[in-house]
Amino acid sequence: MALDERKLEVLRAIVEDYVATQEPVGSKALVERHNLRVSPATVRNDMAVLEEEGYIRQPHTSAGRVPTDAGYRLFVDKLSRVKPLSPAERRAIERFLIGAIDLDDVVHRTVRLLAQLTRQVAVVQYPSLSRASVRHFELVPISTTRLMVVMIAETGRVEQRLVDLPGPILADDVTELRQRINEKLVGKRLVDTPPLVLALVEESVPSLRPPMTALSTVLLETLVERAEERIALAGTANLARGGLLDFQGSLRPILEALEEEVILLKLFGEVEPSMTRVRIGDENEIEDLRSASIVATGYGPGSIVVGGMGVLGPTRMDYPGNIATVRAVARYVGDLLGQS
Amino acid sequence: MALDERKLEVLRAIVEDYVATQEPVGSKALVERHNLRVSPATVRNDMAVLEEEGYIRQPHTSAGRVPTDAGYRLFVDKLSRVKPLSPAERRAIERFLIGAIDLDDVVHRTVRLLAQLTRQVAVVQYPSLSRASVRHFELVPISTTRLMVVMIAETGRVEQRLVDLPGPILADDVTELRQRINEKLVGKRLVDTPPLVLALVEESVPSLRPPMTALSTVLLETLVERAEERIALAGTANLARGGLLDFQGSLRPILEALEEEVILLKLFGEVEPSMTRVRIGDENEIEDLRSASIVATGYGPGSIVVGGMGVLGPTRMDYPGNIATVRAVARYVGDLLGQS
DNA sequence: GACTGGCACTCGCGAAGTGGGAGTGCCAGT
DNA sequence: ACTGGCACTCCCACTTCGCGAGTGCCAGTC
Repeated sequence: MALDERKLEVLRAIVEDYVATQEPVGSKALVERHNLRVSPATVRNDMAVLEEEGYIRQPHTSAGRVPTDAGYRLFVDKLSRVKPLSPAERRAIERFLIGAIDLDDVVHRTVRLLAQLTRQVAVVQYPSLSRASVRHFELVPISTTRLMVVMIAETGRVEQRLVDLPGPILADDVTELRQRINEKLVGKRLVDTPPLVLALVEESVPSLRPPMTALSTVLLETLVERAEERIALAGTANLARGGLLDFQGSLRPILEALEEEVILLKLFGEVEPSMTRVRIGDENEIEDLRSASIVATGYGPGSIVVGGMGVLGPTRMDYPGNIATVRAVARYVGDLLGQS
Repeated sequence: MALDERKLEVLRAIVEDYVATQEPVGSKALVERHNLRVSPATVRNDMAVLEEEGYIRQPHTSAGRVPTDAGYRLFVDKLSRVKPLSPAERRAIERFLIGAIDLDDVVHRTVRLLAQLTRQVAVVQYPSLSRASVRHFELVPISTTRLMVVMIAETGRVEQRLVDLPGPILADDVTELRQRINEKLVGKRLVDTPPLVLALVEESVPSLRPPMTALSTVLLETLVERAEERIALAGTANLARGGLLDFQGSLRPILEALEEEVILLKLFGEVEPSMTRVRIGDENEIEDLRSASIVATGYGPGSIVVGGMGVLGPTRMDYPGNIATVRAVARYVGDLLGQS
């Protein structure tokens, strides 16, 4: 059975009311609050169809209707216009992010901003190392047999590792190594560097080969393979807002999932360019998050994606609002990264 | 009225039972479970006294007794022996921390370990910059008018900042600056460096004075004054264990407090050397944490304290166990920092 | 055929009522 | 100083019950 225009309108009204009031919505209340030009009885018939199709359900036999995950999905896909941000929100974004002093600060401010604007849990992935390109490598002698290698990414992120050398090394040789590495790697995306690093070892003069080998091992292992992705989190207190009605009683599984960086990276890190992805309840692969929804998007300078960010909340969340906010913040942060 | 030996024994029994069962404990159950050699009636009299003195209270007229914050305090101060760790726990600590690859990793593992062992929320402060001493400064030319200054602390922590120079600078001059800075500052505690930094500017030859001034500004501002302290958190899901009986119904205020780094630093950062501090419920200055207790201690190589760590949980927590665990982990991590 | 008004029905929810039982305070006795 | 006994308190879990929101269905209307 096809859903005609009015039935969709009814679904939209149900979602909006339910999100606003958090209470099952009945036919009478619907016609009153939205000016559907029909009677409650008609709406009831429509609701019966919507229920049959699986978009809404009754918590109890004689209660109003509540959207199902499928209902939210239809709502998000077809029925909602992305809300434009209010000027106040735009100003908030600017005010909040202006004056950030370094990358850490940007990420921190961003995640708090998102949590505050959406009143949900916010997650921001640090600009991914593997997708970023290299601005500079620095080698710092710590002792005669120990170097610290510092990598500075275009996004401003800095990583460092200690390298134990097989033997003592001269200052001039360090300079030489530094120069060669930078020549070869600067401007490249980290994900593309492994063959180049190997080439560096191959091309080394014999005297520099042992230290270069040690260096390459560390570079490959820690910067590329185990390109440690970092995550910032804020707004967990928002989970405890809905009086435990959301999340079927216990926050525990949600909090547990939020502590697993691997899970967060999966949810917020796997983003395609300029796409905002919405995962609703059951669509989620993670068992513990079946009662939650996620709005995630990528961000980065221009059309490059260097990381993901988004929010997590109950399935009954304000999707249009949150989508708009997440997108706006992502765009703003992307621009910010582009400038520096 | 003085509390004789047996009354204290009764209090101890009440605390232990209540912590274990989370239910008000009555006179009959007490004599059964602990072999007090007296009758329930006698215990009742003792309990009446303990109640009068404010160490225990009745949730309802005809229920058992529950310790008050004052009761826990007395228990912690006088009645509990620090539990020795089980061999399994000792092994867990070692297994968990061995193989940490850098400071970030150590802190991460530590905080998760603490959360797991105590089943509470764990907090670990990164080794404080201001209390740590400098191992090395590195200056990295990014462009002709831009330097990146990297500071490596003895504890392994690395901080970096960008510095815009007033004019172009030669490579040799950078080397010169690097050498002078390291000569003057290496080995000093960061908190002691401000006068030395100023002296560096004074002693500079005229040609190096402008860049050195720019550098000193950044050093003073960002590394010393705004010595950004970092915090790692884990185990928030443990808050949701006690079925909402702890924390009088809402996790929200607790979660909110945990998101404020300032608060956490106050709670876990202000630690005296080799002291374990216990804050119980009301003793807490933070309004939102009046229903929580905190066990915090300092850690660092030898007797130096470079940061704090600890756990936060409901007032009815296993104090002896948690104190022992926090201390053991702190000592272990301190030793670890001493080695590197 | 689409919509409407009317009506009987369902059933969750909160209020009110109830009995059992754990725990107490007190007192007289040893 | 401690104990056994006893009357008392009052929380809690359980049941009952009436209300009312909301429904499904049907006959009637445009």
